[in-house]
Amino acid sequence: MESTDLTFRSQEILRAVVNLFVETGEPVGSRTLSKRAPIACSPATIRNILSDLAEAGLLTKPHVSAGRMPTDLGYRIYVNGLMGRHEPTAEERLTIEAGYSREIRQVEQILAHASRVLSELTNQAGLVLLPGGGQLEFQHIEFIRMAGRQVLVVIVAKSGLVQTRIAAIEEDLLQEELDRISRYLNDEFKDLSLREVRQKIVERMREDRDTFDQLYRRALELSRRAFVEGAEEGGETLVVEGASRVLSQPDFSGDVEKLRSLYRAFEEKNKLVQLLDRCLASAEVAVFIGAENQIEGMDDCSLVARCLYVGGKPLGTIGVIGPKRMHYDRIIPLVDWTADSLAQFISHGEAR
Amino acid sequence: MESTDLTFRSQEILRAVVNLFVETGEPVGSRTLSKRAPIACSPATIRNILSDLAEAGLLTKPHVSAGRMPTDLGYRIYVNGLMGRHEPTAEERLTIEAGYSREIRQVEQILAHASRVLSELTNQAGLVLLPGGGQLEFQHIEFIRMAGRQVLVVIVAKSGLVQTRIAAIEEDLLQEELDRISRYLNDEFKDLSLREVRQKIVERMREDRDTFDQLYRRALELSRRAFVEGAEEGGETLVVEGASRVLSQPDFSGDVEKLRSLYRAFEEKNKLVQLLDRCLASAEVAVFIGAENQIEGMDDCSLVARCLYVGGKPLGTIGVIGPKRMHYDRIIPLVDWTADSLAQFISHGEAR
DNA sequence: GTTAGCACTCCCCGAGTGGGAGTGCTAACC
DNA sequence: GGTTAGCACTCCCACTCGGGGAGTGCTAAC
Repeated sequence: MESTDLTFRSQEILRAVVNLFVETGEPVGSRTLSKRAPIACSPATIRNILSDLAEAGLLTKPHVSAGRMPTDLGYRIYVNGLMGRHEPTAEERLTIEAGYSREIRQVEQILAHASRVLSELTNQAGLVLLPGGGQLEFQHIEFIRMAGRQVLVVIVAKSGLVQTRIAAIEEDLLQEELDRISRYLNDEFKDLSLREVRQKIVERMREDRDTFDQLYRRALELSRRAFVEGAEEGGETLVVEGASRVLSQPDFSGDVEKLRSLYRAFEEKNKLVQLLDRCLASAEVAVFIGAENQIEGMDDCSLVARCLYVGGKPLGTIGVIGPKRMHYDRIIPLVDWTADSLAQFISHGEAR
Repeated sequence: MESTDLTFRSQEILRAVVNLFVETGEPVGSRTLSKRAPIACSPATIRNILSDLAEAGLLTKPHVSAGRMPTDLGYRIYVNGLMGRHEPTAEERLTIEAGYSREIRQVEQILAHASRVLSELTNQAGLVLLPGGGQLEFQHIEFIRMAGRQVLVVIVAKSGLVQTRIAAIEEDLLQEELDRISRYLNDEFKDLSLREVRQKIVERMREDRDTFDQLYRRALELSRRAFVEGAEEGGETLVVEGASRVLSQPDFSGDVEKLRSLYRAFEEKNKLVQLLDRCLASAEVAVFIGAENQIEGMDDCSLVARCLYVGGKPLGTIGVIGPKRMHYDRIIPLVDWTADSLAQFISHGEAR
């Protein structure tokens, strides 16, 4: 279904319905439409068109004698081609940028702050996804010897993300040995992604099972502990900011079950992570409307998200989630602009 | 007000009221009481006693012709002396312990998992507070040189907590120099708490403002960047698990505002952190009932928490938060037992 | 193709009502 | 004197009923 299938007037009316419905939250009728929208025909004509749009699956009504409201498809057509883009106001831009001027911080904090601001400006929940697992590019590894045959592993990714974990080792190694190992690995894993690092380790372990080189063997074993173990569980970080704002949205009042599913999704994360991962493919804003997000119980919510590319590499995803009835025309440009501005800020090296 | 001010029968009845109310959520009347509780007197007598308890401020009723429900004070008396302790069942213990048998992880993950299990078993939200800031004991610091005059600082606390931050430096230092500095600092800060470390740095900087020792000056400057800057913002980590479970509690249905405040408290954290910090003083379960928690809008919620002491040092706090109407007799022993068992597990060195 | 008119549908809201649960008081009882 | 039965009274709640209103869909005229 494309919006081009519709006559100009149908488009006008669909746009007006969505706009009005998003604003008021009430099903809109032909009468309201003829009064509050710039449409040059009578309620009766509008009714005919509304009826057509409903037949095409773009509008529904909650009951026979009620006004119309958009379906998921209706929103989709609206978002794809009918809505105007309301670019963020100067004030909004300032609010977003205000977060940058703080002292230098780590990527995750910059993004988290951005999502907090997004949540504030949109009155929805803000999301940040930091890719973990394989997506990251290796930059540096360091081992720190601790008591009790434990080694603190610090892995730094090119994006500036830092992962730490504690690994147990069988034989007690001196810090010097650890340093030699990390020097070796830093050299070895240069410019690889963590996924490639992992593959490389597994390969090497298979190939050189019987090597007698102590250092090499220890390095392999230690890097296995550091990279492979526990890595399959993702490592992506999903941060949700301002979830409480969604609570007060009138759309959910009286429907605790809807809310519950939303919050459960926030907690379980994996579903949302999957969804957000899909945004990694492109640097465009992705919009999932209602049931499009494929998360059960969340068919009343929409997600607007965009991946942040810095230096050609995806750094993370920021976005906003809230009731389907949201101001797409304002929120989409806002997320868009925020991502752009963040990417620019980060790539200018003020922070990393 | 002590429970000893009450006659034996009053105590019996108060206990019965709380038990029944916690179970059903409905105000309990004299009739129900005489039927469903082991009390050897008629509804009329019970009514008299209920009236006394109400006068003493332990019970209220939502309206004139309704049954009684406990006030905060009523719950307090109940918790302090009247309730029986229902120790966790074998099954519950197994569920809790099941989390330990996984591969070794960092403290925060062990605690987070415990709180997830607590949330599951109690159907409330689980909380973990990891002390940050000054409370931690210094164990190790390490600097890792990164591109663009930035240094990754890794601070390891005795408890096993790892903090990383990125500091910018004016002059580019070689990794060797950084290593020398960290060796020096590791020696210098041995056995201090982070708060003491911070104080020490500030003092030294004042005293030795004009030193000419390069290494020393750089070490001071770098450690200021590492410890002092940005440290005032707490650094405590609060993790809330299973917040969505509270949503479906019937106590809040229809009262979105209450829910909103609760969730806002989860997000803002500082209020909750303050509250949980109070638990650090002792190794006993702390219970904050209703308005006792002093958080506005959360006077319908109770918090049960206990600090985890390992080796005489507080390692963190775990707890449970939910509607005031909760099974204190089951939840308090559960939190208690979980904390004990966790502390034991951690101190046995299986993880740190 | 557009519009006015009109019958019809269905929600929503407020008023009215009866039942039920529970209290508090009084008076009798042990 | 504490305990109990009886009873009037209060108040909530769930249900029903009916009118008003918003909106539709159809038809017929423009």
